[in-house]
Amino acid sequence: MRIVTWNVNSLAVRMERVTEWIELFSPDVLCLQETKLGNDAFAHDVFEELGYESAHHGQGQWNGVAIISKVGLDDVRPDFDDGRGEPDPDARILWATCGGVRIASCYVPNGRSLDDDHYTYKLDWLDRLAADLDTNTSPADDLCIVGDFNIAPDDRDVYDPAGMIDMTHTSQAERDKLANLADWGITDLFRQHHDEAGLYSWWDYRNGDFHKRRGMRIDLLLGSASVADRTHRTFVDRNARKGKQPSDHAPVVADLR
DNA sequence: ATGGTAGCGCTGCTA
Repeated sequence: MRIVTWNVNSLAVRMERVTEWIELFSPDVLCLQETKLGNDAFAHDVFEELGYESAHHGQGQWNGVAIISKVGLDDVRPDFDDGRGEPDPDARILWATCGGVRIASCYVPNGRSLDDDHYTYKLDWLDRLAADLDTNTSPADDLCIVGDFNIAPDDRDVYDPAGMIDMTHTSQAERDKLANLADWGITDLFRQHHDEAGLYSWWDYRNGDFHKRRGMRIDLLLGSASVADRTHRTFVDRNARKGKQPSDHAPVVADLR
C-alpha cells in the first residue's frame, strides 16, 4: 500500500501534473494540501475516471486539503474533534479510513514569525491535532498522519540551520510539539530509512533554491508502530519539482507491506 | 544583493 503526501500549491494550476503523477506512481492513497479550492470546484470526477474516490475540505483562495484513495474512503471527517467545540477557522485537516488505515491530510499553519499571532495559532493547532488523536484513536491503531507540517524536525532537514535559529519551521517549541506526537506513538516514517542531511521536500521558488539544493524537509508521514513496521521504503520524488509550473513541494512516498 | 517567485485576484497578502 502506497501512501503519499503532496502540497500542490493550487490544485487548479497543478491538476494536469497531479493526474500525470498518479498514472506514473499509482498511489493507493494520495493526500493533498493547499488545494486553494472551494468544495464546489474540486473535480471528484477526474479522479473517479482514474479509479479513485476522493474527499475534499476546502475554503477557496487559501488552504484546502484532500484525500484521494483507490483502497476505500470511509468515515470521512473534516476539521478537529477534540472536545473544544469550536471549528478551525481554516480548512487544514481531513480524516478518512483507507485500506484499514486511519489517515489525516494536514496543512499545519506556517507560523510566519515567532512574534506573530499565526505562530501561536500554529502551536495551538498542533495541540488540537494531538487532542484529536487522543480522543478518537489509539497508538495501537493503524494510523498515518501526513501532510505539510511546516516544521523541519531537526537540523539535517534545513539547508542553513545556523541562519534559521529562532525562526518558524525550526524553533524548539514547534519541534517539541512534533516530539510530543512521537511520544504519543506516531513517528517520522522517512527517517526509518534515511539518516542523511539534505533530503528536502520543499524549496523556495525564489533565487533558484531548488537548483542550489537549498530547501527543507517539512512534508512528513507520521505512522503508528504497526504502520512503521509495515513501511519498507520511503522516498521524495524530486522530479516532481522540475519542469514547467511545479509546486514548490515534492511528493513524499511511503510504501507499506 | 535586505532582493527574489508563485498564486490569488485585483491590492496586497500569503507562502
